[in-house]
Amino acid sequence: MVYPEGMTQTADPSAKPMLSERVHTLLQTAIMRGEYAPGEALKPQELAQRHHVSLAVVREALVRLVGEGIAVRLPNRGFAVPDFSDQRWQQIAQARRTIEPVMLRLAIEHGDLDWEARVRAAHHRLTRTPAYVLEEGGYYSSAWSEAHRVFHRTLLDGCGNPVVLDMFDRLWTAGELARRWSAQRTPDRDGVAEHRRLEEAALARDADTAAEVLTQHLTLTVAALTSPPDEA
Amino acid sequence: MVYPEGMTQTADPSAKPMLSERVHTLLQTAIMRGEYAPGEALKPQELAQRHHVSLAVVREALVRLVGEGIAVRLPNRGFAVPDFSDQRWQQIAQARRTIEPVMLRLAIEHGDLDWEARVRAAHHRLTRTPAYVLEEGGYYSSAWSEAHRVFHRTLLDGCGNPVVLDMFDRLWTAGELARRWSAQRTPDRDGVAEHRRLEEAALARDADTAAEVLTQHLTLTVAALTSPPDEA
DNA sequence: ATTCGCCAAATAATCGATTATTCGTGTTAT
DNA sequence: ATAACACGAATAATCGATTATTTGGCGAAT
Repeated sequence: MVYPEGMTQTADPSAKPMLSERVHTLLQTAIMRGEYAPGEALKPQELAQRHHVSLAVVREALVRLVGEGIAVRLPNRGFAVPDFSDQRWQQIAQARRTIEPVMLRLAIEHGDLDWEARVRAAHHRLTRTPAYVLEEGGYYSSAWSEAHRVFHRTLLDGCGNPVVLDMFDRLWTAGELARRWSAQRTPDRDGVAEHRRLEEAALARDADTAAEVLTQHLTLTVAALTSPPDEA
Repeated sequence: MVYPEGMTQTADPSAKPMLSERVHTLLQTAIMRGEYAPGEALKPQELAQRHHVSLAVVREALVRLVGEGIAVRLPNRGFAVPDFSDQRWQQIAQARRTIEPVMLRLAIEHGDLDWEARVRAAHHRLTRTPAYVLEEGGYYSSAWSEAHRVFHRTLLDGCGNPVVLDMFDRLWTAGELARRWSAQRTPDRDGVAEHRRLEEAALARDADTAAEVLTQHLTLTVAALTSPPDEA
C-alpha cells in the first residue's frame, strides 16, 4: 500500500537543528561581524573545543562557509577568512551595479500588491531605524544594516525568481564583508533621499527612473570609498 | 626573523588532490551526466564503499555539492539530487535572460585584444565540433556542450570581473542540469547563426546589437522547450 | 477496515582516534 | 654567512565506530 503523497512529511519547523547547522550560523555571524581579520586562519581544533563539538561538525560548517564565499580553503593548510582586498570590493560593487538595476526592472514588471505593501513596510522600517549607535564604534548599527538589506532585498523580490534573489543574497553578503575590511572608514552616507526615490519609482512602476536611481545609489556608495565623505 | 612575503609558498600545482576533492568531482560529473534521477537519494554509505573512502569524505563532497546547487540536503534525511521542475528551468532561463545581456555589455566595454582572440578561437572550435553523436542518445555531444559553454563563457569573461563570471558559471551549471531533466526532449536547435552574430557584434564592440542577439538567443532556447522544434 | 502506537532495521549525524602533510627549528655542508 | 637537509611538533585529512533519528512493519484499539 502506498500512502498519499506528502503523508510521510513530518516537516517540523521547530525541530532542533543539527550541530553543524548551529556551528555554521555561529561562524557566519562571527565572520560577518568582523571578529576574524582577513587572512586569519579558522582553526578546526580551537573552534571544536570552544563550542564543545567534534572536528567533523566544524569541518562541515567550514566547507559550507567556503561554498558561500565567506571563507577560503587552502588545501592541506586549512581554512581562513578571505582577505578581501579593495580590488575585491570594487569587483563586487561593479557586479551589483551591473545586475541589480535589471533585477529591479524585473521586479517592477512582475511585482504584485503584496510586494508593494512589503516595499512600503521595509522603507518605513528603514527610515525609522537609527543608522548609528555610539556603542558600536563608527559603523552603522546592526539594526540599520539589517533594515537596509531588507529594503533592497524586498525591492528586488517582487520578481519572484528565487534564482535571481539568491544571486542578490550572495552579492550582498560578500559586499558587506568586503566593505567592512577594504576601507579604512566606512562611507558616511546612508542615501536617505535615494531610498525614498527608489521606493516611489518602484511603486509607480517607473522602471527607467528606478533603475537609474539604483545605479546612482550603487555608484555613489562605491565612489564614497575613495573620496572623503562629504555628504551626510 | 621574518621571511620575505610569498617565500613560504610552495604552491605545487601538480600535487595530488585530496580525497574529498576527487570524490566531489566524481559526483559532480555523475550528476551532470544524468546518472542520478531528480529526487534520487545520494547515499553516503553506498558511495563510500563504491569509491573505497570513508563516510567523512563523501559527506564533505556532498556538502560542497549542496553549496553549488546541484544537490539538496534534507536534514536528518540525507542528501539527494534536486528535482529540477520545469518551473525551475524557467526561472534559471529568466535569470540568464535578465543578467547575461548586461554582463555582455560589460565585457564588450572592458575586453582587450587577448579577449578578442579568445572569442574567435572559442567560436571556431564551436563551429567545428559536431553537435550530435549517434552513440549519445539524442543529446548534444559532450564535446559540443563543452565548446558551447566555453564560447558563452569566453564572451562574458572580457569583463574581467570574477564575481560576475562566477554567477555565470553557477547559472550555466544549474541550467544544464535543469534542461536535462525538465523537458521530455532537448530542443533541437544549436543557434549556429546566432553564435556567429554574437561573435561579430562583440568583436565590433556593438554592445546594443550583441545584447539584443543574446537576449533573442536565450529566449528562443527556452521557447523551444514548450513548442515543437521547427528550426534546425 | 482503519488508525494509532510501538519496535526493529536502516540511515544520518557525530565522535574519538589514526594517518598524512606542513611548519618551524636546529644542524651541517658549502 | 648562507643554503640545503633532517627531524619533531603542530595541524589537516581521513578513518572506524558510536549515537541519534527516521523509516517501515506489526499488532492492538477503535
